[in-house]
Amino acid sequence: MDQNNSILSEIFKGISFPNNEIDLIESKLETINLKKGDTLLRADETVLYQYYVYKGCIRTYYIDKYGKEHTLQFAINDWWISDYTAFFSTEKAIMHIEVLQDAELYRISKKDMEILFTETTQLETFFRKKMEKAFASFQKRILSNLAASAKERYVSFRTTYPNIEQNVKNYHIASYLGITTESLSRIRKELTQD
Amino acid sequence: MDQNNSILSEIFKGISFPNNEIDLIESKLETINLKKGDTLLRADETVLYQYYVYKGCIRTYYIDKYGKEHTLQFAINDWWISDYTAFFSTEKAIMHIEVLQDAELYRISKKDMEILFTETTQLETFFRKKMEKAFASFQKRILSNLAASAKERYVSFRTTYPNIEQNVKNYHIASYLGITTESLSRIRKELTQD
DNA sequence: TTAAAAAATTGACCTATGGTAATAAAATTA
DNA sequence: TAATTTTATTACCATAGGTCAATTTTTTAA
Repeated sequence: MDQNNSILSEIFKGISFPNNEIDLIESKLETINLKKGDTLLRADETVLYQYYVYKGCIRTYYIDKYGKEHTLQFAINDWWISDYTAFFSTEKAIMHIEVLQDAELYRISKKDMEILFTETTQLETFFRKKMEKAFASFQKRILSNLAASAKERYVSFRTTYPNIEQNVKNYHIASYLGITTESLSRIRKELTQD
Repeated sequence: MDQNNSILSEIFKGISFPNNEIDLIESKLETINLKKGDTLLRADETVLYQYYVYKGCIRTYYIDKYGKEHTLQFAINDWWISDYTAFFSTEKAIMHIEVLQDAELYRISKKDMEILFTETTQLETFFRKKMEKAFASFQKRILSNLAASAKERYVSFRTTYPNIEQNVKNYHIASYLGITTESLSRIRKELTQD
């Protein structure tokens, strides 16, 4: 198939694959359609896939010993998502993955990724660079949690992810920022008063 | 050179390189010896290298707008360290890197890494996997900051990194945990009373 | 389009951790 | 080993953000 007509040109933007590889890669990608509220993964499950978000909004969250939810990541169009700690190891999932807005995803299995990596170095480079970017954004998140107040983190979240805020509930954002929904509400009030 | 006598067998444990590659890789690694208190990198500098810690103890920290330090990572034997956000991009460093115990390091430049990646896929795979592990540990750190109390985080730090605690000051640990040195002191007192 | 459910806001009060300052202990260095 | 500097501890008070409970607003579904 011609790559120009293929989802590959969206997912792996910037890479042009030899024709013989395109069909192989496409054969490893599986489409999934999910509805708002659906669960993609639960803690304790085995994590076989990572997911490319073509449409919709997804979040990964952790449930602590008190039953409290903590949002690790949101994903919208053109993001990859999974419980990577489990996906990269042989551990079971610790995260839950939930659909916040009707979603169209492509999934690829760990096994197939390894096969593809041996076929085409470009793909391994692509995912290595994705990982570097994700690592960098986690680093910024850690520093922001250490150095910034709740209010500052919220303002920064809004400017960094304006497209996410529209898709999610305030209590999702609060659980991402590490504060309660009541605190977020007070912060929002202060901000409108400024 | 025979890989068995080479630092390569330590740094890239588990990979056996073809003989013709060993000299090439070694030619890209540079030894650096530093004293306690030395600075390896300052914010605003260009980050050309990543560093393999063969001996000693290193930390990366961020200085916020109030002048307060926040430790992002410690590194001891067999860890790689850099300001990765800058190293992987074209941005200037936001981190400082400081030597906490006399250190023997090997550094490799970004440019040389790219050259080596085109020579040998094994190296790219090695660094991709390193990055996956580092990403996973940052994920755990974020969740721990969201879900655990200062006391829990300290206890967890001690059990996860028993070899680091010996090498660093309490205020380094406090700034890693996101608390003041006074709070850490109170927590330590409580723990001895238990 | 209305009823029911879910989400957000607000107020009163509470708690974990921060700030300051003084002292003690430990580590350097002379 | 004595002197000096650095680090850690402690006490007292301050505050950001949490908890609980009531209410309002928004969303969803009948």
